[in-house]
Amino acid sequence: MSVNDWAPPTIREAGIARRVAAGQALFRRGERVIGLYEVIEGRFRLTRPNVDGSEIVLYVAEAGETIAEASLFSPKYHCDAIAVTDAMIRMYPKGTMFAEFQRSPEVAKKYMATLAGEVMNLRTRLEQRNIRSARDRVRHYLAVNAGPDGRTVQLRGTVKELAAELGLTHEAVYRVLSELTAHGEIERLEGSIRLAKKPVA
Amino acid sequence: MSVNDWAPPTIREAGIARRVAAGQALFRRGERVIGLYEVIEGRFRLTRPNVDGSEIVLYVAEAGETIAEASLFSPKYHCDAIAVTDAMIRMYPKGTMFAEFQRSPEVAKKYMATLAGEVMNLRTRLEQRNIRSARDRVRHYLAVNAGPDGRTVQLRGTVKELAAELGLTHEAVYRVLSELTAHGEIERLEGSIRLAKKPVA
DNA sequence: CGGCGTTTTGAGAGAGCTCAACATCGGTGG
DNA sequence: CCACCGATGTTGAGCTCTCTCAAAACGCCG
Repeated sequence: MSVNDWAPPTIREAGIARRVAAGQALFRRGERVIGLYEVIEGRFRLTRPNVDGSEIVLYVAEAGETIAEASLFSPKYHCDAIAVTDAMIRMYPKGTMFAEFQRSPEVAKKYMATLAGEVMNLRTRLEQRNIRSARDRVRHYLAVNAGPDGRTVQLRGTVKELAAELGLTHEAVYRVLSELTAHGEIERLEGSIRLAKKPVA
Repeated sequence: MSVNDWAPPTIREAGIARRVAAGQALFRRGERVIGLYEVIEGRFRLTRPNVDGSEIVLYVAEAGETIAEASLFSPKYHCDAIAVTDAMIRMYPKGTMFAEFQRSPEVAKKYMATLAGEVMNLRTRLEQRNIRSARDRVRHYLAVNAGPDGRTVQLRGTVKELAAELGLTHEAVYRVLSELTAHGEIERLEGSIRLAKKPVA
């Protein structure tokens, strides 16, 4: 859900970059919402205090993601955003965004489409987590993320990152990949995986 | 993400109810998008064919949910929607919706807010699935879903349904609930659960 | 009363996690 | 140029936890 997908120059240029040191808060619950944040570098955890004072982690945002979309429609933030690592963000002021939405229904529509796409994406990832078997979960991931040819999956990062996205340990993913390769179901290429055309008997 | 949360009477009244028998398709990939669907009754699975001809399940929609939000912004559906059970849906024509968004930026904004809220909700549920321990996953659910008093969680259905939402077997959830009750962490009431005020030593 | 779904507890097995060891690769600095 | 270091990649072995299968109590509704 990158800002570049929908934001016109007007909004992009209004973005204000800022560094946040590990452990520092980007914003805290109850503060007035000033805008939408895009994580450029590093990682943030969005949390709420628990009854017992402990921290409930609502979400962990990685580089490339946006946070506080929902807060845009609320006067105050409803959670804390704490930098897990040294980080850099870009903030897009709420006022500029809404002014732009008002001025151009096209931009508003694009942003809506981005949000709707993210909903779809998240639903699919959640569905994937219902699959318990590591092998089938990897298979589902590969099937869902196959490119236009229907059988080449571009790997977006390391296998460790893939494992994190799948909610599995990296060891489990390595094992499944070896197994599928040995079985002829997939072929591992440089930075991508190719699926066999036919079901393997 | 109920339609009633954001849709004005204009849109709601444009909704067209329709029954779909189990196994029947509500729409298929490649068909022209006619609108947004709300599942009133029953269950649908959204799927795509796999390379080998098998079915990739992208999502299973229950009563109360909407489907094809992202398709609203696309000329054609990109997946199949098949009724898992006998079902009833309401279809809100795309044209009516966009006309309304155009006419009233307020409505558009409300729908955006709904989508953004759904994104937040899904992210939190995904985060929850990263918790492997059944006990901690239930704890996280309770903490996140505590009401305004911070310690009463209204259960929306049966414990079995809760288990499904948590991605655990109902047995596991029952066991965790007994355990937490025995340990004094929670108290089970009629249709709700109350959390202990203090951390249990 | 009888049937059905939920709730509850028990026992066992399997699958993934944990811990561990080692290979590999790229970058860094002496 | 090479030694060193850290991160990724890879494979092995054991253990824990949840799933699976089973059985029974309970409540609700026809």
